Amino acid sequence: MPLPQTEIPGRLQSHLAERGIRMTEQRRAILRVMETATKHLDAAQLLRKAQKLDASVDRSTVYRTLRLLKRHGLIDELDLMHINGEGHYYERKLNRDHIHMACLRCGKIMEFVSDIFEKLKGQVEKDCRFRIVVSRLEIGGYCAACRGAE
Amino acid sequence: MPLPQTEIPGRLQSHLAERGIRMTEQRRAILRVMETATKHLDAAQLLRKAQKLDASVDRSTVYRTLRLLKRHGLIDELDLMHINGEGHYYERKLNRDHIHMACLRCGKIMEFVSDIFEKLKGQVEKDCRFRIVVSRLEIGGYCAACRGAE
DNA sequence: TGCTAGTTGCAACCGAGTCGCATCAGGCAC
DNA sequence: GTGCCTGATGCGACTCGGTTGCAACTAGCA
Repeated sequence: MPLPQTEIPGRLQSHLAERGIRMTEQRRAILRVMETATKHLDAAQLLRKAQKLDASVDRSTVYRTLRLLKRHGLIDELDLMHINGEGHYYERKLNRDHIHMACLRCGKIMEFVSDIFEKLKGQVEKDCRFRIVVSRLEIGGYCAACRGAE
Repeated sequence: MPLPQTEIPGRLQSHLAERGIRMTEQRRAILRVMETATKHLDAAQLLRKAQKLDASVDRSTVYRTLRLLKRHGLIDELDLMHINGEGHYYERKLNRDHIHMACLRCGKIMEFVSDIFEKLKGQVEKDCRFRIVVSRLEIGGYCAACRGAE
């Protein structure tokens, strides 16, 4: 279950440009970090990495940019079963929703794409007459490696 | 999709008693509120309601009791898509997991039980060799009543 | 080149949740 | 019923993720 399959770099930027949203040096740095991330980042990690690209980036700009991206449905917000504190993690929204599994012992995060998940969402939309905008399935438990040990 | 089907009152209490956990006046008040709740409560609401039964209940006792119940797997922690702020909501864990749907327009929370959800969890356990302890599926979108209006 | 609306940094703030500590009380032994 | 000990409580101070008001700045269009 690899993390985000590599996407065209600058994809988030062009999404925002299409929507007529002003591009700034700071946003560029933050988006670049999101686009090249190989694991789920929280706001603090995102800030640190963005500051390496543009030292002027401020904490509040990171939060404001995350809110912007959320509003435009370009990122998903996760809490990964609160395996480390109360904060949130972010990832680019990709074409297909996936399940996040967090190992309660080693802390590893795994992802899983499933047709059954798609079917389940279809059932909710149909049976409940509910139009789904975002969905989040997070599972906590023990990964294959930790099952024996635990 | 009604909320928790009424359970034997005092069920949480007896669960804790079985595990040899000391019962106090304050815990009794908090458990009673949880058991009779007809909607999802956050810590602040839980505190207010518990204080009506026992005015001495303190904020930190509520949080400590919630942590206790979580540790014993007697309650689930939800964030209901952060429809109102960053806090968490709690509900008694029942026999079957259910999906939470939050309407982004009217704020209504709906619940849904599905065999497909059970099948999906089975698939995760089998295909990923992952032992599930807790799972949480939350969906944000528009309910039947708001779909037209939105 | 100038203008303006949108964006930023900063510092103060907010609210959920935690913690250390002195005090209190549940519930077991007798 | 009484005493005791350990675990639970209230309180206040604290942490930390996230937000906000405001003055200064700047993207990008005319």
